[in-house]
Amino acid sequence: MENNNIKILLVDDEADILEFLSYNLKKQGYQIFTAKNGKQALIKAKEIIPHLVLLDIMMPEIDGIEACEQIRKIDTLNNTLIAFLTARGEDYSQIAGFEAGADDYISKPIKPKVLVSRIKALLKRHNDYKLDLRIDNQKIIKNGNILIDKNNYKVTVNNEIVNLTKKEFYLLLLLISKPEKVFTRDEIFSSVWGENVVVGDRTIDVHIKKLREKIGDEHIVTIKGFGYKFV
Amino acid sequence: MENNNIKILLVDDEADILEFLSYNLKKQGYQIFTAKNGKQALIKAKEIIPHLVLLDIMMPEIDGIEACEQIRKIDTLNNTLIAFLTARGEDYSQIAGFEAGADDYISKPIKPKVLVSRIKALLKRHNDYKLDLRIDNQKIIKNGNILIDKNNYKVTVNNEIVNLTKKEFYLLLLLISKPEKVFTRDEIFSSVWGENVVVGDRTIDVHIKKLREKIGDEHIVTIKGFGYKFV
DNA sequence: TACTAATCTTAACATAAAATTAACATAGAC
DNA sequence: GTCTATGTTAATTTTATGTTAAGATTAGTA
Repeated sequence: MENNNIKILLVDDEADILEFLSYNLKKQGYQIFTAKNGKQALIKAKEIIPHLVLLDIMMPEIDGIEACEQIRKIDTLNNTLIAFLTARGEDYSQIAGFEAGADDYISKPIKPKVLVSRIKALLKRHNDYKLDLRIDNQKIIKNGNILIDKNNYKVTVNNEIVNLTKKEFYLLLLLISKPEKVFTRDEIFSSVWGENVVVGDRTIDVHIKKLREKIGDEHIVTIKGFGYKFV
Repeated sequence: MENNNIKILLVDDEADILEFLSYNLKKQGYQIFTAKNGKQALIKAKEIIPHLVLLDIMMPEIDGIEACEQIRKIDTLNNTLIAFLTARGEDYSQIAGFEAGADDYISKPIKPKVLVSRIKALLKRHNDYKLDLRIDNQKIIKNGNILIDKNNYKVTVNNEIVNLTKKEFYLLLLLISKPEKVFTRDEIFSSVWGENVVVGDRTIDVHIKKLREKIGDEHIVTIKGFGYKFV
């Protein structure tokens, strides 16, 4: 997934910290927005619907914890991740606002490398979750002559190992997760490619073709005008 | 994982607290070890390789924070969890503690039930793919023409001694611990390098290359897009 | 403590595999 | 039959991994 489709909202009352974070994250290709207090943060968050909000705890007026709680109440921001920035010396009782609905905390002084890797990990976790790599704890899926081992990313057809590429693997995983359900192209895109990836029209078809070659034509049926299903 | 395979090292300078914690945790079936200061803690930790270290912050000589930092430097203890015990009012140190690489903090006064549930939650994170140097105390591992002697980091391939560096050694140990299992880069990082270490993208590849040179290309297979496995 | 050697990490670049695109073909709905 | 959605293919771009050597770090030793 390209970073430049990822929106991050930075909230801190100190301009130089905003500057510092902005600089390091823009370098990674993220789209950066800023707010200098909780109130502003709420307004901006509603407007831009960021993927991630980095929230300083200590701020005048509405503090980080409260801002977090408010953000959690807005349902267009359901999918937004929230991470706190905390400084050494701040009372932990505030940070305990982890329970306010934050997904991570990052402590100052912030090292750019650590920051970036934490953010990547956060976003990745979020994405994997959607792909149901983590929630669905069924690690081995069997359907007819097809067997998928999620632990090893291994697919077997009639007991013969078939090597699938990443996209093929996730595509198959999606279709097989609900046999007989017709998945629209949009659903496939958002699940396998992610919400904010734009690829051409024929991309899915090409992958479907490769998948059919590898696992057998009969399993993937085209419902013209609607999508594909696994049988 | 059965509780009686779990080793916990308790570190506190007050004997009665050690006693109290010991009693409650032994009741849960954990294997309990104790140390009464930071120095002793380090020695014992190296020796027993506990799953979890419960560390008091305030201690004479080496304090909890420092002990934590030192433990984090020992690579056999990469997968050891560290939790701080803190008295109310010592809030500042909790922040510092997280920075030092702690996984949790538990504040005094300690209620047995809370303690136990926190510990259970912590240990849950300990995924089973992780290399567990503690449970698998088999000192010599053999797989095909490869023989590993955990005592001295020495590996024999076709009866010829091969010297591996520590990183190479742990990497091999991880991969060989589950032949045919595909280990993702994330899994490798968190197991060999530890959660709190950030290294660049190419680091794993370099180590894989060196390992392949030393033990033979055929044993480590790249599954592009997913990870590596040992065969 | 400072020196030395070993190990680890980084960064730049190379390569192979995978993903995407674009041009064109085909089949089914109307 | 025409139109549109999908199929097919090969060329192209992008990405993940491989490789190398230099620089940084660490551990061992004087």
